[in-house]
This record gives sequence, C-alpha cells and structure tokens, in this order.
Amino acid sequence: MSPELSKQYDATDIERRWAREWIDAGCFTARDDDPRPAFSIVIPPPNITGTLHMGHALVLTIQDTLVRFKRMQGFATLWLPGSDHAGIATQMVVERALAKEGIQRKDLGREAFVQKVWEWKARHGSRIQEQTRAMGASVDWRRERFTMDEGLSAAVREVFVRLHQEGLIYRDQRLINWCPRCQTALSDLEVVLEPTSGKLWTIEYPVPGGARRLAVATTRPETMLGDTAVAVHPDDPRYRDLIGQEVELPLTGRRIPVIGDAELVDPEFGTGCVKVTPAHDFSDFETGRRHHLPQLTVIDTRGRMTREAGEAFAGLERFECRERVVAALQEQGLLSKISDYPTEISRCQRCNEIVEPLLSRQWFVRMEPLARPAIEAVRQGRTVFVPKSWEKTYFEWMENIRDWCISRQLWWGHRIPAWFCGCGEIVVSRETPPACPRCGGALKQDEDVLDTWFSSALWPFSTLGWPERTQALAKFYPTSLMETGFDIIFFWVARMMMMGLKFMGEVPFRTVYLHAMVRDERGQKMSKTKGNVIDPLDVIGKWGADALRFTLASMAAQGRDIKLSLERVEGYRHFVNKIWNAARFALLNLDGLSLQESRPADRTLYDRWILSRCHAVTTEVTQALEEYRLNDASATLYNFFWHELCDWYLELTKPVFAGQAGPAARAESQRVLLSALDCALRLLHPFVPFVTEEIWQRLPLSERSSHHLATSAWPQADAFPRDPEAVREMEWLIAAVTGVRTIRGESNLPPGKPLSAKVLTDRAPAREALSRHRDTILHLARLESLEFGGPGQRPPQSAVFVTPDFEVCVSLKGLIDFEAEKRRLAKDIQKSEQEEGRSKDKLSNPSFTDRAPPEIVQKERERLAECQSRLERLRRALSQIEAWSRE
RNA sequence: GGGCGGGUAGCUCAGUGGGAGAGCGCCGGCCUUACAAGCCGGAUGUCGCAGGUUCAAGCCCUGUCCCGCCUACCA
Repeated sequence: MSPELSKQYDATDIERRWAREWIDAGCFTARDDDPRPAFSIVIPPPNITGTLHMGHALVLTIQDTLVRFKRMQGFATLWLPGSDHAGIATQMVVERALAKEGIQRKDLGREAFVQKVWEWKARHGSRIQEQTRAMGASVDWRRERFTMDEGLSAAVREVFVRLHQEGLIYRDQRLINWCPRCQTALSDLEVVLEPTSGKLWTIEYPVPGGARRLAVATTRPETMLGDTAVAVHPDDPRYRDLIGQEVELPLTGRRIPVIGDAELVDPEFGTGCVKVTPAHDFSDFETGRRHHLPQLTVIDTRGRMTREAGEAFAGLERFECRERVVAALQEQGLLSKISDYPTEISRCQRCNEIVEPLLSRQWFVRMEPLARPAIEAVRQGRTVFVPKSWEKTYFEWMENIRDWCISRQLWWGHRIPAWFCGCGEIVVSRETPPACPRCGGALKQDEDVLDTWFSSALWPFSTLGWPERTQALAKFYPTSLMETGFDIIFFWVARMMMMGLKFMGEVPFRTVYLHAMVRDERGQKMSKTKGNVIDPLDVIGKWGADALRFTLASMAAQGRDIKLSLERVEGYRHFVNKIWNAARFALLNLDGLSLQESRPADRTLYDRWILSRCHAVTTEVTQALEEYRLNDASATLYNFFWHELCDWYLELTKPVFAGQAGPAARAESQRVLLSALDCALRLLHPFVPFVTEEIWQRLPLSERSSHHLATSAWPQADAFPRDPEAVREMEWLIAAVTGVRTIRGESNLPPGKPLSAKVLTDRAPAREALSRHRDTILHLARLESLEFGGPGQRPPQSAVFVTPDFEVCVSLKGLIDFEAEKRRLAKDIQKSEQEEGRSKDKLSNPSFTDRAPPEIVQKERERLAECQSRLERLRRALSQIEAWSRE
C-alpha cells in the first residue's frame, strides 16, 4: 500500500486486492456456534451455464448491501452461495460442444456423457463465481453448494421417497408439454406463450345420409387427423338432435361421435361445435376422459405425423402436414372459411422450439396438499412479502395450482430413484435395491431424471445439511430473507415454501424481498438476441464495481423496473472519486493528529453541526436499510457526503486546519473530522465496500475494533450529539454565503473580484451568529469586508439578496447593471406575490381555518408573514435600484 | 378474459394528503493549494386526460387513453 493517494481513484487494483483479502482473512465466514442472533440468506442458485448479467448484478448488490449491513450490526451472518445444475441448459451446451467434435450423445452412452458434463462443469462452471467475487459479494465460499453435490443429491432422494410414500408423488399417463427438440417433458412453467397472428380454419364434417354438415373451427388443422369426437352444447337446439350420432371425419375415412359437453362448448362462440382431439389438446384431453373417448396420437416425439395420421400424412413434419391437410380439405370443398386469428403459441423456455402436447407416462407431484400450508403461512404472516402486493400473485397461483410434472427425459440430473421389474413391480428407494422384493427378479432403474427445480426447491435446507440434523440448520434455518426477481416467484419462492414447510415444518424464509427487473434504457428486456445486454463485467472494468453497485442500489426503488443507463453509472463513479478525494484531503490534514480525548468545549460551530448531521444521517440510513429502501439510503448518503461533508464542512474547516482558530480548535476539528469520516465510511461501506475499506485502512484511528471495515461495527446515532442550535446557525451562515455568491454569479462578476457586503437585520441572534463567523463568510464568499446594519441601511448602488431572517447587500459601485438587477428583483417579486396570493386565499377561507389541523393553519400564517416581509423588502430594494439608476 | 405496475424537467428516475425534487444533460462564471471525474451560480414542469372526494390532490376514488409485465384450455 503506497502512503500517497493518487489524485484520481483507480478501482481496478484496489477492488481486486480487497476481494481476495477479505476472503483470505475470513471476514465472511459464518460459524454455526456463533452465539449472536442469526441473519442468513441463501443465494437463489444461478445455473452453471450462466454468465453474470445485470439481473445477477442487481441481486448481488441488494443482497450484499443488506448482508454487510447486518454483519456490521453484529448479527451472526451467513450468506451462502452456489449454483444449480440446469439439466436442460447444461445438457444442450455440452451436446453442442460435442457435436463440434462430431460426437453424438447417444454414441457416448449415458455414463460417458455424464462424465463429459462433469468435465465441462470443472472447466467452465465456475465463471459465475469469479464474477460474484468481482462484485464484492461477501459470501461464505466455504459453504458453496451445487445441486448435484452428494449431500444435496441425498436430500433429493429422501424427498422423492417420502413424497412417494405419502402418495404425493405418482406416475400417470397423461398429456404433458413436450419439447420435440430437447426430447423431454416440460412443466407448465417452462413453457412460454408467445402472441402470434395465426389463422382460424373452419372445417366442415359431413353428417352421413344427407347434405348436412357440422362446421368446426381450429387453429391447428393438422390435429383433426386425431379427432375422436365433435362436441356440442347439450342444450343447443341447433345440434341437440345429433348427440349420440356420428359424423364423417374427412381425410381419414373414420366416423366419430357427436357428444354433448357443457364444459368444453360455449354455444355463443363460433359455430358452437368443437372438434375433440384428446391426445393433442389439454382441454380436449379432459373432455376425452369425461366421455371415455379414444386417445389417438397423430404427432410423435419428433414432431412428425404418426401412422395413425393416415398414409397420406404419416412421416410428415407437423407444420408441413398442416399445409397438406388444408390443401386436401380445400380440394374436397370442406374448408368453408379461413380467417386471421390472434393466438398464442407455446415455446420451450430453453430452446424456443414450439412445444407439443404429448400423451406420455410421467412422474407428477400432487401439489394441492403441499400448497395449502404454504398459503396459510403467508396468510398468517410467518413469511412476509416485500412489496406486499406480490402476495396476491402468490395466492393466485397457489390457489389454482396444478400438479407438477417432474420427470425429464435427460441424462444430466438427479436420476429418479425408482426401479421397475418385469413382473410389474415398481420400487422407490433411497438406495439401489438388489432385486425385486416381490419376485426376486432383476430391476431396471427409471431412465429419467428430475426437473432441476425439484432440487432447487430444497435449496434453503439442503444446503445446510438436511436430511442430517446439523448445527447449521439449527442456527440458520429458517433463513432471514429470500431476495430475488419477481419472475422467479413460482419457480423458486412458491416451491421452496412448500418443500420447506413439508420437510422442515417451518417456512424457509421470514421475508421475501422481490426486486424489479433490469432493463435497458429504453425499457426493453435485455437479451442476447436483441443485442442490448450491458455486461456487468464491462461496466466494472470501466468504472469499478463500487460505481455499478451504487447505481443499482440508487435505482432499486421497490416495485419498479430499472432502466439502466451507463451515464448514470458514470455519474456515480464521480461520487466514488469524490469519496476518495475527500479522504485524501482529510488524511493530509490529519497530520499530527492528537490522540487525546475529544474536547467538546473546543469544537467549532462546524464541528457541532457535522456531528449533529452524523446523528441524523445514521438514523435515516439505518431505518431505510431496515425497510429495504436502498434507494433512499443511498440518496441520503450521497447528499450528506457530497453536499454537506464536502461542500460545507471541509471547506469551512480549511482555515481551522490552517491554524486560524488556534491549536485547540485545530486539534478538536481533526478529531471531529476523523470521526465524521469514519461514520460516513461505515454507513457507505455496504454500498461501496471497496473504496471505503481502502480508505478506512489508512485512517489514523486510535483503536480499531476490527481489522477490517467489513467486519467493524455499524455506527450508533447516539455517539454523535444532536445540536439543533448549531444546525440553525449553519443555515444562516449558508444563506449569507449563498447570497453573496448568487449576486456575484448573476451580476457576472469574476469569483476573484474582492467585494464588500453588508448584512441588514434587526434580528439579534442571526446578527450575532453571522458576526461571530465574519471571517468564514469573508473567506467563502471572497469578500474584503463585511458590515452589519439595521433594515433599510443599504450601501449605495448595492445588489441585495433576501433571506427570511436578513438581507445580504453587495456594494457594486460602478459595477452594477441596473437593468439586470431590476429584472432579477422583479422576477423575485412576481414569484413572491403569487405565493402571497395563494396564502391569502387560503387563510381567508373559513373552511380552511376551521377544518385544517391547527399546526397547518399556523404554518400557513407564518408562511404568509414571511412572504409579506420578504415582499416588502424586495419592493424597497427595487425602488432603491430605480432611484439609483436615475441618478 | 382476469390481475398487476407505470405515464412527474430534454433523458433516467425519486416523491403514498399540506407550496414539485435528484442525477445526468443544458446555460453562465471559475485551473480558489482534496477532487476539471472538480468548484460557484442559473434555467427548466398544464405531475397522461376527464370527472369526483377533501378546507387542501402528483399522492385517495371513478372513468378514459397509451406503455409494460404476469396469468388463462374460448375452439
């Protein structure tokens, strides 16, 4: 560490150094036997194929800020990192890599392929961890977990077996979402709906023995090959007579029944007739079960037409088949209408392929019994959502929950612990069973693996050692906080709630804090295909992690999307630099610091003021962080540090450090500066950990409770005395200086030009305070003289600035621009007159004075009085100027 | 179809009943010995639109128009 601080802050080396040193020093290590109250968060696991994006950067910023805050407050703090194995995504990535070498997954065989995936993970799977370090995240790396770890895998088997024993996991042949490209089943949540402008085809099904036809409409004409009925409403007089009869299914030579079904059919919609394809449509599937209809699969797992589709179509790709079917129907005159129709197509979340409903045997979790306690827990407030409005979304989904298809036809993942025997026996077991318990025959394990989300649902307790009864679980479960994006509320939050309650008997987290989405500056979702992603690592490389963190924290207002603009980051980089330079200044001036006890009697007004401000700011920031208002906390700190500490305290203290107030005041100001800076750095540390740690290490503190700022104590407001009188005096001082500066600025006078000023007032306290600080005012306002006088005693040819308690006049003999001065005053008068008018109207309204709270009325009276006094003085000033300009 | 959120300065956004704010940008003046990534000063708004409640509305209510998101088996 070089003793000299460079003029400009360079984040790169400093951030890299601290990221390592904190870890080496064990600053973030959580102990299971820590007697202090716990604060714990598990990071919702990012997947191993991922690289850090802005969403992660936001998660890490928010969580790290809160975690560092709690750690400094003295909680036994655990922040647990890890990642999930992302079955589909990872398998796809590795398959693609192998394909480049000309290798197919099937050629390798299951075991060899899984081995390849592990190798891939070893090489590429830790990228996100490195990036997490770059953000400064204070996680406990020794507790890092991966969903495929031995312990977590044991937890998965345990949960599967127990749910199966209770009948909450079952196997069934039913319609599921199938991705023809990934070749696996998907859960409802892994399917995204995309609005599309489609078409609606109306097809006519002839009624045998006459010219009558039944018209049905469809958005997927190719599925008509799999129709096994036509449904009408049982009460519809148009068709009632046909129920129980048959119609001809065109192109197939088959006849299918007409059924009456009040649930499926809305007689008002379209023709009032619906074709029923139980094997290719979810609502038709249900209808088929109700009426015991045959299920005819005409599209296979690859999206091709089966033999059942008929000779003319078998083997065709599904969309090509659609065209052929339409053409054939048209040819036969059975296509009565084609209209444009807005619709939504289902796509695979991972590969974007159009998902196909497919009849298939899969494993499911019965959700309703698990959802009930999870709903109850939130109703009772055992888990609280922030912002609260998300509870509604949670309830909505939980109350209409559907069973969860958990089997996936993949190789990478937790293999389902179920074994089949030729005798029909199914064994579900934690360990591989030696033989069939019924017939003693050989067993074959289910080929499928579990949905990745099945293992992440266990994350809050599997990472802490469950199913073992560990000390870590006892100490840190339930976790304090789940912090994540609202887009993940069903994937994680809801499922973690259900599993936590089921297996731990208690909610997995006390609070769910849902942050907004990060978008680009135009409000678009960032995505690689749109090419609008902002890579956090680029931003960190350019401006530093501190700047990025402060930006995200500032913009993380609750319940609102974050439109990130790089200009904003650049702006906050300036703030980081400001912190750096304020520290440089302080360190230069703390030279020869006396380490003796602070002596309040030696304090200057500025010392008393800044200490009082430390009190207020500590209170505000602490409260804002307790309430997850990171944006308020960061704004408070920004203003305090820059516009109070730097702009006023440091400027005011320069002469004190130069010795102008004597050695005792100088020594005390040094001590106060040190303590104010120390306070500011502590408060800022959760937001900008790197720069604050670097500076804090160089502070000549007489004692350190900790080797690192990261593990030091959060400031106590009461350590800083409140001093309302000092605050009031400072307001006068600031007003006087600002008054002169404003006149100088508006009269276009060079800042170096020496001027003479006079303060006019009949208010003794203000006058006394200002005269006590005459030297300071001379210095800051660059005056050569400052006099005092009563109201009306204006120096000739002077410009005036009116404040509530006094007027500041600046002599402008020979320099005055009468017209400019008149314009300025006239404008000020006009504004004040408007204000006066509004106040008068209000006060003359009896319903206001009668009904408004007395303190509001009183405030209004004061406002009016002040306004009138101000107006009077402004008018006098204006007539004075007019008089002088005529001379 | 249902639900949720948003529309405030040129831009990005704070502001949940008592005279609209910030950052960036803009204009003018400054290399004042911590910082030009800086300092000092300044300008800028029918708070989407229309009603209503209230002594008082950016904020609460109703309607309406845009924008975004979530959710849903209308063929």
